[in-house]
Amino acid sequence: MTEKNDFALQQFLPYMLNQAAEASSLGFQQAYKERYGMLRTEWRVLFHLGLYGRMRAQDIVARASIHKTKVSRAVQRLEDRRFLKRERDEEDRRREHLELTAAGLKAYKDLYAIASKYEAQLTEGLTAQELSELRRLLAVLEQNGRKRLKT
Amino acid sequence: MTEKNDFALQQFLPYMLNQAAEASSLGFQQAYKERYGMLRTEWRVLFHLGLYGRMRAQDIVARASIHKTKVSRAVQRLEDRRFLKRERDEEDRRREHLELTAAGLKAYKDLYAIASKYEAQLTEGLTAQELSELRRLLAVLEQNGRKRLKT
DNA sequence: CGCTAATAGTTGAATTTGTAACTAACAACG
DNA sequence: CGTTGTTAGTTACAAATTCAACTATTAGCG
Repeated sequence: MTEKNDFALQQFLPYMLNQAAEASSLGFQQAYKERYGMLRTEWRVLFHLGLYGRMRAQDIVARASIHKTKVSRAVQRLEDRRFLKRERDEEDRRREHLELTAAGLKAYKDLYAIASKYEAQLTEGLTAQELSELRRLLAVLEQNGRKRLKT
Repeated sequence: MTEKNDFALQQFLPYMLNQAAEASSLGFQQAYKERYGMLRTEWRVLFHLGLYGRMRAQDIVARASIHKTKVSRAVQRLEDRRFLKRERDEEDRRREHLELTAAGLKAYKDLYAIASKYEAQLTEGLTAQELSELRRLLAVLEQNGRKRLKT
């Protein structure tokens, strides 16, 4: 059955990336899930607001390439838990500005510290050079992936 | 709002990995989705059987770290489409052996060729050294992620 | 203005996934 | 053998995601 073995599943990058992404998210997922009952999109929105401050849903959509319905629902849930507040833009009433509340900022800082520590454990054994090389290569792949390749 | 900027979201590895994984899967996903109406777990199961031949669901679970309910459902769907057949193990009647049908093998070969070509496009601009380094680093991260780190 | 198109964000329904409980078959050990 | 535990795989139900359609508002342009 095994034919040309220049290609193995374990070497196929979309596969490897997914495995690595899934495995490396497990630990952090546990933190935001157990401590705050958050979903993946929710911590991401929280972090966007925590790191970059007040912005609109659309900004998050663009920056993170998350679909707008996911962002919409994440924002809703974060608002329900009083982690963020919305403010309608009076210049253009379609828009709304998002901002963390004190509670949201607190949660963000807590998770930030955890993420920081978690990242360190995750990369244990790798040198600074390896890490920056890794980040560079990942960015290239993401880039290449997004410019819609023909299959 | 932006505080210590030693940590940026775009540099957080679980985040980066996820972004890269998602982006780099887009093109291939389009292929298996449009051509065969498959889901992610389904092409994976198909590839496992195509590359390594007859095996049990449990083998796929172990090899790919996919949850058994996902495998169970993927196998069911692949069987419905006549891409694989099951055979009960008469030594131990709890087990069943999975094998691709001719149609399944054909689909596998087709997707294999696409994956191969797609991978090449995805990695355009990277040297062989960079690629093998990338693969090595991804494997390390996956390893580190799976040994349940404390958060 | 008044019509058509575009943008921001939401919602509902269908699909997919996750969790836990389940069935069936075998193993181990008294 | 018979009770208890384990393993393979499935299923039911809840939760999350996707996709398309929707509302509301603004923009463009005759």
